[in-house]
Amino acid sequence: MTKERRTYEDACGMAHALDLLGERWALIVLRELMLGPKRFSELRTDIPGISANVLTQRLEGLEETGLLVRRKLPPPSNAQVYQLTEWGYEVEPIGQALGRWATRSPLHDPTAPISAVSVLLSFRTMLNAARAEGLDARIGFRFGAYSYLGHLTPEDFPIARGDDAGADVTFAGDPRALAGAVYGGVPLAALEAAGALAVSGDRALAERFLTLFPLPPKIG
Amino acid sequence: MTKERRTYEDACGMAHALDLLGERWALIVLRELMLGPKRFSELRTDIPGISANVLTQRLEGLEETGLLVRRKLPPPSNAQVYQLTEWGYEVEPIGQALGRWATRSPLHDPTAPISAVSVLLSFRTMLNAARAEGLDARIGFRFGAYSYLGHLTPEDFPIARGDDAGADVTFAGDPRALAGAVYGGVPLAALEAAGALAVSGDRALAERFLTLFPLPPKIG
DNA sequence: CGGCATCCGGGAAGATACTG
DNA sequence: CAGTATCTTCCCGGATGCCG
Repeated sequence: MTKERRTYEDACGMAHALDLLGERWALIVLRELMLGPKRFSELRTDIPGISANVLTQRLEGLEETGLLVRRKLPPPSNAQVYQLTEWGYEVEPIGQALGRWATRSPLHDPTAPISAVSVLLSFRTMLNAARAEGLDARIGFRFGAYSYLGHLTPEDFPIARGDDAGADVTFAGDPRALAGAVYGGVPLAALEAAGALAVSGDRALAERFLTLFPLPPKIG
Repeated sequence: MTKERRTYEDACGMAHALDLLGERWALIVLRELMLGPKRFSELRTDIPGISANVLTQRLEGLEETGLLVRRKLPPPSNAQVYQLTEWGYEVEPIGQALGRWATRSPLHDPTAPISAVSVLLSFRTMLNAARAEGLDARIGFRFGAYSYLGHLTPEDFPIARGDDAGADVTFAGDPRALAGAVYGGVPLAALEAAGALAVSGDRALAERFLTLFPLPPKIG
């Protein structure tokens, strides 16, 4: 009955990390929970390509190893959500190292679909302290049903789910469009004209925001 | 004929990294090449558990994506070796992030088998600058047929294959024993008595060396 | 609808044997 | 020594269905 998982049986820390989160989709699931708990159906829609079957297995496995917990929200919502443990949140630097490295790949396709969480996490990863010199701003984001609020300083950019009321500037629309503006150099005006992105609040701040996240050079 | 690899089709950098090196054994293979080229049979014996079949596939895949190259050594050896590209070597920070994170796991078994390269890489990962204050030493290692020489300073600890002639101190024996001395607190004298490890050169330096690599605290 | 369990097909991984 | 060939096993992905 006890299904023994396949392990590397290697004392190397890296190998053990792969034992814990090397299965397909595991890191993607953790990524989607990195900015706050989500329910099963949210994970399904935010992770295109994963099957309900596999998502169930991953959530079970990640719960067993202590990377996340199921939590029952208080009434009236009563919904069950999956929430990272503190240790689970500490996976973020790994994702950042992976992301930093992989964006240098010539095979990387930045125009592929991207989730709201991915874009926001990429900001935390790529924030350039020098370019953000002197900044202290609240940045709001609205992607469909999700609202996020971030506190931007040169040193850090913590982001959490929450109302964007009180934000100095808010971006609303499609994560892909925001990624295009920040990383693809697509002019804000074009995205607004196309209805893919809406900006409200301090427009100069918005324009500056788009320049804060330089990508590392491609290899070659 | 063109075998299309299974991808996440996700613009997220982390997801693309998993496309490139998320397959089973891929990171382990890169790890074993991280301190210098190796031949097929060396990889097979240094990676217990991998089958020749899978090793061939991984080497092919990693070559296709530009992480390693096959190189023919000049006569008279004439042997073929696999060598990381510059981009391949840049995977090391990812392995370090994974290793640092996973050693905090309660499930991590530090007594499992460990390869020579893993132990040496762990030193680079865990080196504590404060504890190495003022050090500038050559550390030699001999594990079976492999010889490595490292240049230890508080800032860094580059290690490469090479003769340990000129080392201030040399450890020779079993990687597992060395790991036990550094991370398990096993007394050097006990390991020497058991014939698992031999130390030659500056003994005080050897004793100090063992204290330079503190492990992060376990979770809980 | 959310959260599974179940069944099935395809493909990757594992073990062993074999070849130049 | 450096792989290839073959066979089996297991995991992944998709579909369906159950049950609160």
